[in-house]
Amino acid sequence: MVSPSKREQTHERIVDSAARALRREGFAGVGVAEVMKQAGLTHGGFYAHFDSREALLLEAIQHADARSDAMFRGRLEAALARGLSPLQALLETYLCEEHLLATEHGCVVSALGSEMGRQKDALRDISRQRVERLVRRVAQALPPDAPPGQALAIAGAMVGVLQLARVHGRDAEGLAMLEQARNALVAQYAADK
Amino acid sequence: MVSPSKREQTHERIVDSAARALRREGFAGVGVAEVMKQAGLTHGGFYAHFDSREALLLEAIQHADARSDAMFRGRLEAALARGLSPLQALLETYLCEEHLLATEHGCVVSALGSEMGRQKDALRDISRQRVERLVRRVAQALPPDAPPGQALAIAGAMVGVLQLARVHGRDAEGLAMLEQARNALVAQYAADK
Amino acid sequence: MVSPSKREQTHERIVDSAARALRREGFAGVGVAEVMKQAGLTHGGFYAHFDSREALLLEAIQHADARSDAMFRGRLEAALARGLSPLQALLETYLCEEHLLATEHGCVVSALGSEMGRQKDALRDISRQRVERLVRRVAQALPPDAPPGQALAIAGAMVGVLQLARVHGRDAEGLAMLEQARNALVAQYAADK
Amino acid sequence: MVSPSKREQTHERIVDSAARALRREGFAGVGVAEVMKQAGLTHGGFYAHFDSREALLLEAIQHADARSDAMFRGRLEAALARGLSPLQALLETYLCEEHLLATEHGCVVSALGSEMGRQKDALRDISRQRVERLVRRVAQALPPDAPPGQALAIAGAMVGVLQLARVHGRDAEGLAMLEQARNALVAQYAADK
DNA sequence: ACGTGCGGGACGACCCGTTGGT
DNA sequence: ACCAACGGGTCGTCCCGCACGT
Repeated sequence: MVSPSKREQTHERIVDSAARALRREGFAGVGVAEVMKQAGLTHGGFYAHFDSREALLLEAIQHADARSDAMFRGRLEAALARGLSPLQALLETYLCEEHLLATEHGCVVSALGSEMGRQKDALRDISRQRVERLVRRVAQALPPDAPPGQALAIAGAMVGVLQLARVHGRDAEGLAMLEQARNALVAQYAADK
Repeated sequence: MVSPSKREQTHERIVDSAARALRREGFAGVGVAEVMKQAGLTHGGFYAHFDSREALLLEAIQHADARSDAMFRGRLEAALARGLSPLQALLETYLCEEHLLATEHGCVVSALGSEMGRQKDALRDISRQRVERLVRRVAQALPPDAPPGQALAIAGAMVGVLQLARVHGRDAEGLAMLEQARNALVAQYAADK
Repeated sequence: MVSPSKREQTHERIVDSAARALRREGFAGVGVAEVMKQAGLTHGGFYAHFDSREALLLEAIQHADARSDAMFRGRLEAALARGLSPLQALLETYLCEEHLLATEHGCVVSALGSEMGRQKDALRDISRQRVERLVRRVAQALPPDAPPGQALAIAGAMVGVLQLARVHGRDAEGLAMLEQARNALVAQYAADK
Repeated sequence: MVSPSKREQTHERIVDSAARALRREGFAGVGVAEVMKQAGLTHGGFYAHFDSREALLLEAIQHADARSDAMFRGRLEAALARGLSPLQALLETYLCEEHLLATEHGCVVSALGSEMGRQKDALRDISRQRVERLVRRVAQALPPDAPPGQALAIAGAMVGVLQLARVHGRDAEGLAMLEQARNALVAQYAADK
């Protein structure tokens, strides 16, 4: 891999800053000035890197998804190495304490689910792709003969449980809820084989 | 019930307008001016009814939840009258075409799930209560001996599946996804008795 | 005439402020904040009066033209009362010291001539109408059998001479130039009858 | 003349680009970045050639005037060779279709007349000189015994008529107006000998 | 009382002229 | 001559308050 130019490094820093703000604050929370500040820059140079705020958001969503997906894949392999079934590994990796706490590094869909459907076309298209990827990951962890809506149902459960737990708080109570729901899902889906 | 004063009627109209905008556009989409306009008023008089925009949002969330809950209870009874099991009735009532399409009249949690955790204290407290009510409704449809996290898991699935389907679109494709996932959930949870 | 409402008075003040800034500074010199400041307001309330900066400019051009036209008509009648021919009265009224100095109260076309052709459609349409009115005023001062392009030629001369004199300065030198050119125009056009 | 260094060639390209943008878009339309782009460069190197944007504008005005003057001289000679009187040749050369259409290659004064008086000192000084040159050219086409303001009056008419026609449009209608006014001017000034 | 008319102040995205480091 | 970044400015939107009708 060639060493990235300074421009590319900066571009990456901005996108990364936006990707974190996006999951932490939602679409409306991503302001050009604040993102640049978090990247160690002033707002002046922004439009040398992006055509518009929306263009930044497009990249930020993809970046966030790529990053969190890579992280999940790593943890998934570790879980599988411990002897868990694919689905149990997925559920335990997704519905874990860290994911509850560090929204800004986690799954984009769980962080933006209810907002994605309201964005305009380009952002919705990207969002749709991120949802599809998530469902695909779940489908890969299911036996081939699983009923058609099973992957979507489980993906929905993962996203929804995480959101509901986050509403309750990033404290002990929220964590307890998360664990109970995770265990119930594991018992329901991963134990009957 | 005494006939409401004119002031109370107006108050109600404003809250109702806000409750719909809230689910249609999200927290950031509820603007004072637009809400008042939809209520047939000018935005000047807003602060005669509410201390702040946030106070409106608090009422709007409760109002929205009360309304959609009443609606769901009505439909649930109808479904039970058709002989469905409580859980199947709940799933079919919640994950239906109408709920996918008319976000502005549906469940607050499914419309705001990923945003609720980011609001400040007062709004989070209300949100938490709305989540608890949703989970309670699910628990009521479960057998008493269901495992502890079961209700939360199913509530999460309902919320999540609806969100994911909405991202995909309020068209035939999104509807098809919703139906498949609903059927999978029914098969998983409601058929094993 | 009914007494104008407070809103209308304010609206008028803003338009008048813009109309003066427009002729003093040109299209690019009309900033929303500055115009509001000159009208004794802050820029926050601007969009309660106008849909956009361009909407203000449209009104400002018409306002400026109406005002300066009224002024010219008054002076013209005074000049005619002194026994001058219509054309001579027009030339002396238009190409006078006051008009050289107080651009912000004078003819819009002379103040914006070279910029008008560059504006976008709505502003160009208004500008076109203001040009037509100016030419019509000149035509009214000409004998009915004047050649077709005569009015436009004289209107152009009036506008152009004023602009050239303004470039030279609002001092004695510019004024001297203005007078010489005016006399030449009077001798050429108004004396041969 | 020695062959210009590469640096001088680049300088020239920038100035030429600016000179065209200046007449096409006006003072406010000349942006450093766009000018450099049109010259095939990046905007970073601009300040190696000019102290400031204003310094560029100073050169651009002179450049534009020199270029258009050279062009007019050429066409004038051709017109004189066809037997026209000096003044008629001037009017027909200046008030022609090409000049109406291709503002960016034409007379600076007609393109910037109403803006010139608003620029700050250095730019106004240059503008003044360009106006003087234009008036001088007209004076050269007049008989020596012409009244003192005659040249300025005709120069003003030329500038003004062109501007008014441009406001009306670069279409058939604007062109027709231009021709009529030109003929009227020729009849008035150039036929009485 | 109840609502309106009118305005204030802050913040958003976006664009521009300008400057160091190479 | 370029690359990358800076800082200020503009238009437009939003939440909010004050004084007036009715």
